[in-house]
Amino acid sequence: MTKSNLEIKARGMLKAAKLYCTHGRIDILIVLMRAGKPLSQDQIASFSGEKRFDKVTIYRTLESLLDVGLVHKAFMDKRAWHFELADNCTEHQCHPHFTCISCGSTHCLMGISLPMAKSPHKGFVIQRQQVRLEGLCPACA
Amino acid sequence: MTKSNLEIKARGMLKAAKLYCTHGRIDILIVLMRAGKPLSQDQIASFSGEKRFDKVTIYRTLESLLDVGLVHKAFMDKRAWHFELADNCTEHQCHPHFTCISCGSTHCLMGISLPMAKSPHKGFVIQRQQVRLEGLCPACA
DNA sequence: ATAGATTTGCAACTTAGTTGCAAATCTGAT
DNA sequence: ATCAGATTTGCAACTAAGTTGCAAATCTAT
Repeated sequence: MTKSNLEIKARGMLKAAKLYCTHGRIDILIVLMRAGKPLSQDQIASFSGEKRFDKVTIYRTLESLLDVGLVHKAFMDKRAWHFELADNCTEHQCHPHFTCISCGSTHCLMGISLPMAKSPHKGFVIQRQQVRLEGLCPACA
Repeated sequence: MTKSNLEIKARGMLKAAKLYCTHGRIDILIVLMRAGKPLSQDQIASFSGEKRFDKVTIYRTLESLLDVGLVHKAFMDKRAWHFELADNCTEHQCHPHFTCISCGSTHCLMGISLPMAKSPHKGFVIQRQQVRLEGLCPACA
């Protein structure tokens, strides 16, 4: 998809969410759409176009996107949260994330979904389930 | 179990793992056995007995226990790793951890185990699977 | 174009976890 | 019991992710 198509899409998402269409939000949404996988603040900053945003701005932008459900916190790696677009997620479960123990890369495994856990303990109400996998990626296996 | 019984058990675990039986390691193993759930460095420090250990010592002690497989990194909460004894774990999967979105408490759900994911993507070798659950605990439901 | 609401950038801060090194502790052999 | 050599501990200083307050810049609807 071309840059302007992505921008139109980003503007649409923001409009629908009733958020101001600021350069920061549009830019970050485009970076996340392009990446197709979770990114840290640091990675988002380095993938951003001409204009670089302050890290505070990036964190606050991500927070506003989280608030309206456009973005998820996918997982933490090396003490840094990684964020991704919230499409491809059901209400109760996102796709599993796979991290290679050899090269450290992380991938989204879109095709999988495990059955939801059923609590055998009275009183626990399970609302969301998150699965992380570890092993060897195709390049390292 | 009495303190001295736990100490004997801790010493046995360390002997078997060929680690020096230092006060720090014994103390931390006892704290983790007593807790029966994952604890952060901070929590371990506050549960330790008379002698308080430096946080560096606690981190290094945990690392040595991780190396020999006596302890697992269970999950991260509020940017802090939580560690737990590695019993009750199979080679490929630990029990799921449940965090209450209302009160923030975390529990180990021992009775559950999900089937291991099967990768539909050629080349990914899945070695370990980790499940986190979110919802309401009995006290908050 | 403009007013009022929202967002941005900066500087300073918080806190989990790490590193280097000298002093303290542990082990097995004597 | 003690001693030497190997390992662990504590301290101080550091790294880096994420946060906070506030004034300046940007956005939206009119």
